[in-house]
Amino acid sequence: MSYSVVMASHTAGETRARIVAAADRLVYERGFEHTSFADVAAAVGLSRGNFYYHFRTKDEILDAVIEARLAGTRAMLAEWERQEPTPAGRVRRFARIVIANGPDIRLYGCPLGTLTAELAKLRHPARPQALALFECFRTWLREQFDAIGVGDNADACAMHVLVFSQGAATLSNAYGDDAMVECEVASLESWLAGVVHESSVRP
Amino acid sequence: MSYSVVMASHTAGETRARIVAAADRLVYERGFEHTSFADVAAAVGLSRGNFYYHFRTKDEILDAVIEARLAGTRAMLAEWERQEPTPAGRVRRFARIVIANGPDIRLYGCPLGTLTAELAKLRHPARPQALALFECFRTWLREQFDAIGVGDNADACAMHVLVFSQGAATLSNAYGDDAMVECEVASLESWLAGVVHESSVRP
DNA sequence: GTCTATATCGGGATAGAC
DNA sequence: GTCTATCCCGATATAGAC
Repeated sequence: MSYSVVMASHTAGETRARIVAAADRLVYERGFEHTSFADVAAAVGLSRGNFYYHFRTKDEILDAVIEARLAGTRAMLAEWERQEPTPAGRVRRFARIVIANGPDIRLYGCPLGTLTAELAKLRHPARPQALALFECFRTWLREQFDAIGVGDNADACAMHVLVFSQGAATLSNAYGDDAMVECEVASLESWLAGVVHESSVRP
Repeated sequence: MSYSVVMASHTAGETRARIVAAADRLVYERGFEHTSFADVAAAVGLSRGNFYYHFRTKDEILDAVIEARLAGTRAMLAEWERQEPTPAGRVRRFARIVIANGPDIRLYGCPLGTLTAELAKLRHPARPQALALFECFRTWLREQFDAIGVGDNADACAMHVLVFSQGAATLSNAYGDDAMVECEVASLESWLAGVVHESSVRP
């Protein structure tokens, strides 16, 4: 019931959002364990003491980061559906992330794959939530392959595309080799063209 | 010039080897940063103080672990060459690691891929040495594709197999799904059969 | 809501006795 | 070569003033 809230330079929600955005980036660049409270606080321009007003534990930040990534992913996929009319075009759009986000991926790998791998080694309780992020892409890809008309193979096709993207990101990160990534994307696109063709010629 | 050395219950070299073996396993299971001196010392049954007699810094242990993995990898590849007479058979053997080492990979991912990804995020000085481990596989695969007779595509084929293996390992680790892994291995094997066939029908 | 100060803990690394 | 004891630092987390 306090009117002064609207006059504050930053509301709690705004500060929280800035913290999550900074933590998201730092967790991506340095990994979850290697990111400290001090790092995040410094990135937002906050003292460590005040930090605990917004997040009590490190795991709480991780939960918030994963939730933010989920929301961001859903928004991105919805945007792609708007921009790409055909299901094959949407799958291609996904396959090309590894090119579009090339600079980041070369330095830090895939945000999803590297987080999942780290949480697995830590046997961290938030693993299921990171997996939900994977599921978000898998389900969306499966829907596209359903629309293409691959029948029972929709999920296998979706997983195949995910395997490609994770492998390409890992090797892009290891070697920093643009040419290889483009070669692999081309290979997946020709596979996709074959899948689309096979589906369209069926009765 | 001391004769007593040969009478010691453990020589320095033996103890060192046991430390490296324990560190190798722990780095794989928990990640490099999450593995402490105390963890390794406890695994070998050594006090932390004595530990520093063998390794002065954590990075020295990492170097030793990577070197041990290099030696192990070379021995494994040589063994495969002995057991598999054809180059295609050798590539298949590589592709099936993700099945043969299924239990470990589901829990901890690919030892090579996860280490490389972690060192990239840490911007660790040992990154080039981890990359040499990747190169070891890449070169060996390229030699097999050269023998198959794919001409200028040998390196691209080698990278394609590496991309597959890294992607399959990442998703095996994320989902713990055996069926998906076998499906992906089958997909790569049919790709490989196509490559072999195309090469053999050329003049 | 933001700050400073502080408690507490774990890990890397060293010194020196045996 | 192995041990115990210790130093030092960074990180999580808390208390309490403003």
